Amino acid sequence: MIKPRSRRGGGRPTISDVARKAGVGAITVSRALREPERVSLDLRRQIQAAVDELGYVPDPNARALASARAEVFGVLVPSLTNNVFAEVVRGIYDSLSDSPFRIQLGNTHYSGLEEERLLQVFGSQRPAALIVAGIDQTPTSRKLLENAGCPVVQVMETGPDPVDMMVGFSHLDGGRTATEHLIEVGYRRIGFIGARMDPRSRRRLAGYRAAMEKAGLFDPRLITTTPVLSSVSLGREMFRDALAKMPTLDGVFCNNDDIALGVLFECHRAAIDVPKTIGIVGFNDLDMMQVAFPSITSIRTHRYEIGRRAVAMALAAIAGDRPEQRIVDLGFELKRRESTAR
Amino acid sequence: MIKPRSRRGGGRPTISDVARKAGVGAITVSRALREPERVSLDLRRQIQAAVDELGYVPDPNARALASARAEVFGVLVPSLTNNVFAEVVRGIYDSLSDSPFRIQLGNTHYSGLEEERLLQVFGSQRPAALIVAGIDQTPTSRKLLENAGCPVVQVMETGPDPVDMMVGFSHLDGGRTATEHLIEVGYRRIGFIGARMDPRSRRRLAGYRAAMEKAGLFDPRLITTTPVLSSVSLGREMFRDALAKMPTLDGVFCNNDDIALGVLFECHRAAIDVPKTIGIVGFNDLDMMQVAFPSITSIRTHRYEIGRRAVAMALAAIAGDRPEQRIVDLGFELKRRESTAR
DNA sequence: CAACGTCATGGTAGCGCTACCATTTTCTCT
DNA sequence: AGAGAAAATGGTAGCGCTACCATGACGTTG
Repeated sequence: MIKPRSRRGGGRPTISDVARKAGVGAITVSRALREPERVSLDLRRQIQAAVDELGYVPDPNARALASARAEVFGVLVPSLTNNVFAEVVRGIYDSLSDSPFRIQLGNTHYSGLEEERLLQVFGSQRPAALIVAGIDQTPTSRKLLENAGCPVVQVMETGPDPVDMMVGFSHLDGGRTATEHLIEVGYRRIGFIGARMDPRSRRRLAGYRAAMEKAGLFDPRLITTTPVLSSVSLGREMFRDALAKMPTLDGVFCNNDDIALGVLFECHRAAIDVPKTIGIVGFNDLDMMQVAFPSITSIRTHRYEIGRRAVAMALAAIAGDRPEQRIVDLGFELKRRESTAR
Repeated sequence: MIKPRSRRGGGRPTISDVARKAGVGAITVSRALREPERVSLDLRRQIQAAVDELGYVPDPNARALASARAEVFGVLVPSLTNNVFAEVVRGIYDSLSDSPFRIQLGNTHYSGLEEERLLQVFGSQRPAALIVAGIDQTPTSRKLLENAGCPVVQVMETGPDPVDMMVGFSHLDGGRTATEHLIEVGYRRIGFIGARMDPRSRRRLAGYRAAMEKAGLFDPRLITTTPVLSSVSLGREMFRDALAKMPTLDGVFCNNDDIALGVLFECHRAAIDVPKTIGIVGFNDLDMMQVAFPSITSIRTHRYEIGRRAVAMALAAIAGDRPEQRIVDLGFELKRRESTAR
């Protein structure tokens, strides 16, 4: 059973309890905890003993109020179930697990309005840093970020005009590379299948289009998109639609790996030979791509590393030495596999 | 003398700025924001106008300090990339998005020690509620939860002895049901393949074992497990191991869907007929299970609903009416598909 | 050796908000 | 109409911590 805590105070030890026990001033305890090198070894030991004995844990709320700065990283992503962002978030968590910083994670559901609301909420906490996915913030969001008074890192993409810092890669180049690969190995009627057409997906599509046009292969009827959230089953359906619309299709570049997997399964089901009849390229290179049969060609992106790098840059900025390179392009890698091995 | 705008405060409007502008006392503003029904409509309107004009956003840190209670839900999960927890977390986020509560998400990495550390950190914030995955907390963690002074919901599993409240289902029954299904449709040499053998996986294994023993089919050599984190590629490898160890295998119950997918792909690759030669059952029923070819039989679990229910119960407890039913079993569902359609 | 830094420590005054009363106003009753 | 209850509002005093300065004890310098 949970026992209710007394209205105020709550009975847990405070910094002055520790100070009293250690026979020092409260401020010295505060310093011993935050900047130990400024307190003599003797006192430090005494204080540590008192802390241990009382089981003292600093109150982050009081700390934040007094110092006008919370030890919190605000992180905004458009989806929590999308593997891609989950990896970025994991990189962020792993990088911060040994630091005093907590993480405040927000889910924008791909909505600019929700992003604004969350930035407002997060900003009110005076976070130590903000990490946001994407570079297409609304003007309001952008202003909120600029006025946040803390380091800001935009992740997943690179672009010309960072609010502060950026870590990511070019989705346009990714889309182009994927498409060029299909063209290079001999596919001609190459479709684009994309779900949840967020700005990143649109840039991949732009890369696809550029490659197709350059090769003189572009045909708008080859493009199948939907704003619906991506999933494997959706990939299957969209591929059927695409094929119905354009029966001569001989390859597809998929928005992401979920879609690609759906396409592969549908090919199995319809006894369409991959890669002979249809070539498939995915995007992100999830673990299962190399295990699938046939294994699926994909653009490997460095999600985990993006998370880590974003934190590293933010921490550097907090520590006062803002990285020289404010835009970090981590690139991507084309993984050629059986699904395009013609 | 006139107080200059302090640099500590950062210059954003405070509750007394609003109070002054609206011509009321600070406490009335506070009330108008938190319990509007206790303030007359007139003042409410005046205050709202002042809030809007100044762009006032309450400082959650000051609020938490003064009220000894932060508007934060602490959420502890063992993994951020595992789809299963991602769904639970999504349910939690969606349920709280319209409430004033923020979410503090912690990743324990399946480590009891890390869980203790995070509970300590979270507890220091005086959260409004705690939601933790699993029922196998260490004694220390359990004590921390009991003394948290807030509602606690254990999710994903049900068990006999809740700290406070519970929402989940029986993994043992799930494992048993999956195995009984394989037996019922005629498989006999049914293997168990399990990665990352956490307590929930172990209970699924226990269910498998119970079913196998009851049918007189149990053989310890049919079991293949590893503590390594689950993935599709690992599923493939483990299936190869299992098959090498036990070539007469005619079915597998997989720890989870990732493993099952790996098994399916390996069957394709090795030209093993599914379901004729080998039957496959997964666990969790991810979207892709029904799309796979052949579609994969799985135990559907209600992850999103678990998250929603946990929040609903916690909110009820916060509001004062603690649910009568402290243990909620959301059950599971066997989805029969082609992979076991003998 | 006076003058001046530097280091280690402590006191004071809030940070922005709300709990806890006190006070005033309005609404019931008899 | 007057007493008492209830509703509406406000004042005060912190919540637990840290920024800012003050203090005293040392060293260092010319």
